[in-house]
Amino acid sequence: MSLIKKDKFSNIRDLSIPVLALDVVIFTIFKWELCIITQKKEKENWPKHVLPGWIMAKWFSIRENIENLLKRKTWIQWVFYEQLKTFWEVERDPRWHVVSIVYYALVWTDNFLHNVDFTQVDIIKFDDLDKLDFMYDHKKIIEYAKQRLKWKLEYTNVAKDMLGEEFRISQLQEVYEIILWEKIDKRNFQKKIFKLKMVKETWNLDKSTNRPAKLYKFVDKELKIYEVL
Amino acid sequence: MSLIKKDKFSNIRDLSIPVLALDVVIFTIFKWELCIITQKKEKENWPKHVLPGWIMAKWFSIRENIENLLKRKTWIQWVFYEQLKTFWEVERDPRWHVVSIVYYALVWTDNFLHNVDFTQVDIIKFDDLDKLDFMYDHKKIIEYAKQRLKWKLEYTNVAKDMLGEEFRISQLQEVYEIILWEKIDKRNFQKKIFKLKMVKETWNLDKSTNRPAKLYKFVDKELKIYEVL
DNA sequence: GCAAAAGTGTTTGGTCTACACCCATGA
DNA sequence: TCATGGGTGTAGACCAAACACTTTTGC
Repeated sequence: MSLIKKDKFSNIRDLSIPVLALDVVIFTIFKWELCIITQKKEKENWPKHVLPGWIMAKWFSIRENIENLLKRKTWIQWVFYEQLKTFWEVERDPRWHVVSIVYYALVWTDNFLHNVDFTQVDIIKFDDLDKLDFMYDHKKIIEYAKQRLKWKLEYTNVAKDMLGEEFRISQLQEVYEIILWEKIDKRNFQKKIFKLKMVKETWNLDKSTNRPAKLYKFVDKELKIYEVL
Repeated sequence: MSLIKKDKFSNIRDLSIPVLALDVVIFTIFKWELCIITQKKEKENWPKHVLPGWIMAKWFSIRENIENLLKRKTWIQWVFYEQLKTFWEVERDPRWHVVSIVYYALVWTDNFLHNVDFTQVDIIKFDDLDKLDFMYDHKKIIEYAKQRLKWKLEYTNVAKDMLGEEFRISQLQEVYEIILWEKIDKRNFQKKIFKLKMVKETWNLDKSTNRPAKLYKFVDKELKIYEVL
């Protein structure tokens, strides 16, 4: 969207069809909070946020478009991503009719923290959304994505993409508590997760806490349906 | 997609961006079967089916685009519709890179049967899908839409759009049985629906069956979440 | 020995399932 | 009077929610 200045797209607004863009809502859990990765912008000396996005390149696959976008705008690799929705209201951008295909992505924070260039990219807390200024309808899009993320947690193993390979059950529970924004009973949570056979033991122990904890990993690497809640 | 012959789009394939199309999967229940409305095509003297669709017009809202599309291609009005997914694999159309924003729609058969021009439009049974020839990836899209429809039935009141204003509980149950493709226990179904307060009595009776049946209507006109199954 | 997080069972109430008979009407 | 679909209740199995104390380790 903001990349429209590139030469090859300079005549784009004169076309008889709308402009097609790709935007991504990237979620991660950072310091016990649900966060979103945005691009920094300035407009009239005032900080603005935008979702990472660009004008879609023709003849490139989704995978290439998204992975290039993420790599070049945020230095992030190894993410889970899934289509969220296409936003195409006429009035979303006052200048042109921009149709945005929006994806949401999940990253395990440790996978990108050391790569990110924080002069270009911001990590913002989801709870600060209302305090920040977003361009276009991006705030609405983020709220929509959060809703989808909640649903996905409730009936799939999508949490796998917000954790490392091995994790304590209590860490898995934290992911649920942070995103669903509610306290969950420890015993009932474990019973549920084990009964679903969503995770399996690794026989390794995490000794970083006081009493060492068993480490688990997900049975499936791929997204799979589980009736969690 | 097939409308590309129109003059105003004649140069569209030379653009640096993909072509943007709108397609709709229209479901209806016709003669106790789940059906889909397609456009008739012929290719090399062989009947082909296509989803109703066209190249998206710039500066028109979703509502205008969809409602005009439906009206002009299928003579259908008064439908429920919701965005399904955007399909944008490079190889979906061998000629151009076409990005299709696909919606699914539900119609109560009585609302359109007398309007339709069957020389242009076909009503096909979902169960015949594998026997028929579709252009592009439209068969895959229909299967995806069917899956979404099932989920929606299971956790919303979306069935309202496949029935008239007032209906017998057994008719509602039929909608569920046809789409979910399973037999449901009459007593358990009624208990569930009533407990959810999804429908309310109208105090009218349907005397067209042997023993007159109570008629109900939906409490909400709008789509609302209900944990039906 | 104390602080911190791990680990573990039981009871209770609610929900889901399976199942069969009588009723009101039109033909 | 019979065929058709309408209307209704219960028992048993299973699942979800609420709830608190003991264990292991590092400091």
